Amino acid sequence: MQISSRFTIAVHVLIAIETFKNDHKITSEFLASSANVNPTVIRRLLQQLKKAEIVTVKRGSGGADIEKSLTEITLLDVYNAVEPVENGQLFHFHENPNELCPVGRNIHRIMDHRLEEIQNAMEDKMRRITIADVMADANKLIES
Amino acid sequence: MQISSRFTIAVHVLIAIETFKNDHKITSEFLASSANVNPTVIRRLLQQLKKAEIVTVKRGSGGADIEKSLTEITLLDVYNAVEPVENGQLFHFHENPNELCPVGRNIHRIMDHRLEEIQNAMEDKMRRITIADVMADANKLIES
DNA sequence: TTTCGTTGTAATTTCAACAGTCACAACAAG
DNA sequence: CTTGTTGTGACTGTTGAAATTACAACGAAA
Repeated sequence: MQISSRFTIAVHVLIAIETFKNDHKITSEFLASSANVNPTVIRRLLQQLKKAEIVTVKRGSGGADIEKSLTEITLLDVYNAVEPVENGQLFHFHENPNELCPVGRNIHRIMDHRLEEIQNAMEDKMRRITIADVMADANKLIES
Repeated sequence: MQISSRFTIAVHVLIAIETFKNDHKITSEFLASSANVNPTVIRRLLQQLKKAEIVTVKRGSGGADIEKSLTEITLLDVYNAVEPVENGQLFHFHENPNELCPVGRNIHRIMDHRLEEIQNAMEDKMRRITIADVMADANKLIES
């Protein structure tokens, strides 16, 4: 089970907006062409990023833009914006373990904090990487 | 998108085997009752754990057992055993980004090492937690 | 105010993976 | 040879991702 491609597409989109903001009008069509996905997918994604106050989208005339400084947007912000995971839990737990069994009755108390630890390790790392960092790499690669 | 419940069920199963190994014959039926899932699900899971040399399963007479010391089984071992993720990649990438676009052409080079960093952070944490650690918590909770 | 390109969103479809279930041959041991 | 169990194929239901179609709402410029 993998984390959906919405996350990588979202980062792609942010990089593309930043890269082309002075040369192109940033429409869903344009972004869709860069990522090679359907424009509607991009529009929905932009809505999610907009709700998270990461981008602005102009209706009618069209065009998307990044709303805040790239150093203030972490990968975790993007991840949380586009991955609508239930309760924010990375791990799916089996429902209704047997309450009559000592293991089944306690399995949540046994495992929950461990799962949290693991998820936190991942989220901490994501919090430490900003779009500015990623953009710096992008600039180096695109120039050359 | 969440990581499938096979992982939490697998840990549940290992805890249950260890807890009841002296008092019950550990059949798929028995484990299924504790986790409250179908016995066939347990059997298939045990096959995956067996391939990873984490458990042994006796055919015919029946019964599952843990093959190695609990301190030598990490959560990462269990995770890798039961999560058949393609290439072991946690993040799903959108296929075929546009090669004619400077961003599309470079997006993998831009992001891959960041995604690896994040995945490594998670896996490192999983590697540091053993079934023995989890079992210690289980014993405390079950006794009381 | 009409036109035009775009966004926002609903509806539908396709597809893959998870998970549940049934069925039964293969097997081990008494 | 009987019994209980495993190993596995086959089928089903369900869920979510992603693609696609369609169109009303909208903004700006002609």
